[in-house]
Amino acid sequence: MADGAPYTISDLAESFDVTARTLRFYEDCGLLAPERHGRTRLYSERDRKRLRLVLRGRRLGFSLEEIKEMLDIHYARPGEVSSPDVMRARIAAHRARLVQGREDAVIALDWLDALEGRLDRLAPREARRAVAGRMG
Amino acid sequence: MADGAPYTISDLAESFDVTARTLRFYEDCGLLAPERHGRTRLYSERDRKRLRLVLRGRRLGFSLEEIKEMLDIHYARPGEVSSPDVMRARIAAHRARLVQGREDAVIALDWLDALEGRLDRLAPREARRAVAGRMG
DNA sequence: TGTTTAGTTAACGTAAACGTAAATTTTTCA
DNA sequence: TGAAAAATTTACGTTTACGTTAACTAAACA
Repeated sequence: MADGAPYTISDLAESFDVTARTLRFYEDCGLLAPERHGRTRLYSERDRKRLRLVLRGRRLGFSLEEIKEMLDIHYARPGEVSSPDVMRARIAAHRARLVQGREDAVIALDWLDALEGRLDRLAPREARRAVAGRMG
Repeated sequence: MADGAPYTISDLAESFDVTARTLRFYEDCGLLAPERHGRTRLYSERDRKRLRLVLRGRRLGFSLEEIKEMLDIHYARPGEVSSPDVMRARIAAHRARLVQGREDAVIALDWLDALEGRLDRLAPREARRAVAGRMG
């Protein structure tokens, strides 16, 4: 009881727009660890949350290994906190990368704005809304 | 005249913390196109700027091909603006990705903060400043 | 009860982004 | 000018993150 609907591999794959292969691969990497009914994988809400974190990390440009590292810290039990100083250093590195990424993104967005503006001047947009009227 | 100091490949490699191989590879990809003095590559300020953009794109998680696409738009001459609608669509896609990345980064930073806080509670930091005194 | 329809493991394939080694100029500088 | 240092091309190797069969099993359904 109180399980909250387990997902099949294709359920999860579809809802996150990844392939089943990807989910199995993430399992090989230690990123996911779904239960099994016989051989068949059954994904819980917890697995969904982990997957969400994994995909976010991926979008942020972290490697799967880095993502695993972060998840390992995130899900570490009190007794399992080995070498916290190393972990703190890694967290600091991750943070630095994220901050750098945000700065880069701001600049890149401005750049894209300028780019689009230039495009508009060089090749003005069609007035799509005005097709029906005039000129007829 | 008015050239402004050309850089050798190792100059540029060192100042951007990449290898010479990387610069040659970027050239193969069409991302850079330095002049040649005989066979030797000579990088200008313009090349420096392009490289800066390339590396920023890389940090943002764009593929070299996507980066090339953006640079091609950026450096397109008026006459060369082919299919501006396609370009606008690509720019929109790039922008969407950057915006998504920023949102993810904000969440991830909060997450890292929480993670570090938890680490601090589970394994308090050493009081580094107090080494010299006491206990002696 | 046969046959689609998922799901599984195992294994090889691949694209991107370089690394690395070899063999060959080119440049520099004592 | 001649040897060491730096640059070049060519080409094969490597890692990451999956894609793609293949061969098999379990489940569901007409």
